[in-house]
Amino acid sequence: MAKNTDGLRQGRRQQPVIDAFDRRILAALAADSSQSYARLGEAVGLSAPAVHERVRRLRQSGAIKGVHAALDGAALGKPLLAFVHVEAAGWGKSERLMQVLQFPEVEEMHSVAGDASVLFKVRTGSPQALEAFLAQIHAVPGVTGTRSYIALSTYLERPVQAGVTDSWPDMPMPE
Amino acid sequence: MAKNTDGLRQGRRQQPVIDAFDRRILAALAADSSQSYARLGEAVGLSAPAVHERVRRLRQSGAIKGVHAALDGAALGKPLLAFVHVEAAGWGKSERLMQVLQFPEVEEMHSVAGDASVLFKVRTGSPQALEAFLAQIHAVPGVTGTRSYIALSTYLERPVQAGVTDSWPDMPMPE
DNA sequence: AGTATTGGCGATTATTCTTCGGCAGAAAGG
DNA sequence: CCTTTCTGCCGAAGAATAATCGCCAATACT
Repeated sequence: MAKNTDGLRQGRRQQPVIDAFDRRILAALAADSSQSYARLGEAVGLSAPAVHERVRRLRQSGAIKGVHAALDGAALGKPLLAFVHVEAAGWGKSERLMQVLQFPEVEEMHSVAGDASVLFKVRTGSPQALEAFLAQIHAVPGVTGTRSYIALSTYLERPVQAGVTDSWPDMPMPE
Repeated sequence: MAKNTDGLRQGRRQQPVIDAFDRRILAALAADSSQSYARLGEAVGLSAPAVHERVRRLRQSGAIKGVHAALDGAALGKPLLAFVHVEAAGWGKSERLMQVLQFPEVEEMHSVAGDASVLFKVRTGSPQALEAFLAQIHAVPGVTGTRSYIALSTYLERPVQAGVTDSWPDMPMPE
C-alpha cells in the first residue's frame, strides 16, 4: 500500500475545524481557566483526556493564545481608564509611536477606520499620569491631536467570548 | 489581656498592602497564568508555598479577579473588531441598553466623559453582524446616534498590567 | 525584655496533569 | 460490500503539581 511519502498530513484537517465541543470548552475556559480537565469534561460531555487533547490542539492552532490572570486596575493603583484617539498627519503607525507600547499603562493599540488614526486603551494611576502619556503621544512626529474618553463606569469588561450570535433579534424599529 | 472582643481584625492590614513580591507575582500571572507555583517562586524569589499563600490572598482581596483563556477572535469566526460610541439624549445608562451585554460579541461597555455617552467594544463575525448590533443600539430609546471605529490592525491587546510607570520620561517637546 | 502575630520554608499528602494502550466509528480503497 | 486506515474517545497508570501542616525567624506592640 502507498505510504504517505510526500510529507503532507494524511490529507485531512488542513484547517482545524472547531466543533460544538470545542466551542463549549473555549467558552468555559474564557469564563474560568482554572478549572480542572475533569470538571471541564463533565461540563461539556467528554472525558478528561479528551478535553486535554482538544485543548492542546486549540492551543497549538492558535485559537487559545494564552491564559492570563485578570487583575483589578483600581486595586493595583490604576483607577483611571481612558480611550485615547490619535489623529496623525500621514500614516499613523510609526516606529516612534510603537515605543509607547512599553508602558504598562497601555493595554491596547489599534489602527482604526474612522475620524482617527490610532486608538489606545490606557489605564493610569492619576490624571497626571494620563497627561504624561498624552505628552508622549504628542511628542510623536506627525501627531496632530488627540481626543480622550475617560471611563466613568465600567459595566462590562471581559475577554474574547467563544460564542457567536447567529440570529440577531428583529429590533422594533421605532418608526 | 484584653481579647479582641469587638469583632474587628487585630488592627492591622485593614486594606491589604501590595508589596514588591506581590507586584512581581501579579505581573507574571498576567503574562502567563499557567505556570507552576514553583516556577513563579523561582522567578520572584520565594518558595512555592509562599507564592501560593500570596496568590490566595490576592485572589481573596480582589486584586486577582479571575483567570481566563485568551481566545483568538479571528480563529473563532469573529474577525471584525469595532469600538462603538453611543450618543444618547438624557442619561445613557438605561435598563434597555444593558440588554445588549448578553450578546457574546460585546466585550466591553463603559460610560465615558467626552463627546459620547457610552462606549462599546464589539467583536463580530461580519459587517452584517455589526450592523445588527448597531440596529440593537439604535432601537434603544434615547439613543440619538452612534459613531463606529473599525479596527484595521491590532498592535497590542493585553490584560491589565501590574506595573505602574512612576517616572515618565521627559518628552522632547518639539519647539 | 516579653509577647503575640505574621509570613516564609521544608516536608507531606491530595489532586491534577499527562501519557499510554485499546477500542469503536467514520472515511478511503478494492 | 467488505477491508483497510485513520481519527478520536475512554480507562488506567505514572509524573508533576497543588494544597496543607508544623516549625521557625522577623516584626510590632505592651
